[in-house]
Amino acid sequence: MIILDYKDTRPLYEQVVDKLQKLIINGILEPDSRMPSVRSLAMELSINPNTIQKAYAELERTGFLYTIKGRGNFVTYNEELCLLKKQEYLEKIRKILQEAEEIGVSRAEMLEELKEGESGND
Amino acid sequence: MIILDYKDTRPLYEQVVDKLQKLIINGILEPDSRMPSVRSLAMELSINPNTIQKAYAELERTGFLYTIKGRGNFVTYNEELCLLKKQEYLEKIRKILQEAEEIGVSRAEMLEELKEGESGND
DNA sequence: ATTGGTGTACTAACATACACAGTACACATA
DNA sequence: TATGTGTACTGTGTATGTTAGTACACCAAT
Repeated sequence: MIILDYKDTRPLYEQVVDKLQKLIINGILEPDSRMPSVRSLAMELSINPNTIQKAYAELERTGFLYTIKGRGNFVTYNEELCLLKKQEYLEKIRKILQEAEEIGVSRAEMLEELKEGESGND
Repeated sequence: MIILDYKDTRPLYEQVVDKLQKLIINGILEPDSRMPSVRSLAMELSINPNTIQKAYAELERTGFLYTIKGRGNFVTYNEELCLLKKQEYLEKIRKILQEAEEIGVSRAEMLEELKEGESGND
């Protein structure tokens, strides 16, 4: 379900959050479906249950999961949430473009990056 | 010369590195000109000299400064270095665009960010 | 009611990173 | 010699991330 990258400098729980978020947003984890239990996912990833717990708590806080005590964690697919998430990314992009411009990267060069990654999407 | 942002979550020395880098790349700090001493810049920013030392060491490691013991730190303007830095940023941009695409942000939306920041540059 | 799986809360320990404080020393220059 | 420079080092404190272990409340199946 998830592969952790130990070369990544970010904390493990953050990686878990990001990857699960992506799976939820893309509908791979379907709305109202049950997530693996804290203990089982921890086992699967060979990390501590506390770390998964932290990730789940964060996902619940941000609205991607809801919890029923004694039963498990479940997926909350939320259209508005996805839009919000998109906005966050657009904001990030705006920021990095701004940074790049300040050290003299031209708009044309940036545009190249956009075109390179093209994949006939909409 | 520099203003620190204490709301920024990044470490202070990293902020110092980034801002000085920018000043060097943009030629505001001229090649071979002398940087403020570790102690004086620390005083100016009201932070510990060790923190400035760490920033200077990093800038020397990456080639933006050179040091003469007993005399001070001096600016190394290097054309190739700037290109390298630009490449780093383009790589960052590529990565974030990739991330955004994975959660369903369209190329068109990304393009908007590019246009918004337009400023008649080259 | 008991059992087993669930989420949750808590403490303790450890490692790392960041920042500060203070000291010391070698070097260059006036 | 005196001053200002970079550099190195030892502490200290704080915050964060991760693991370990324990405990408890809840739910469902038996």
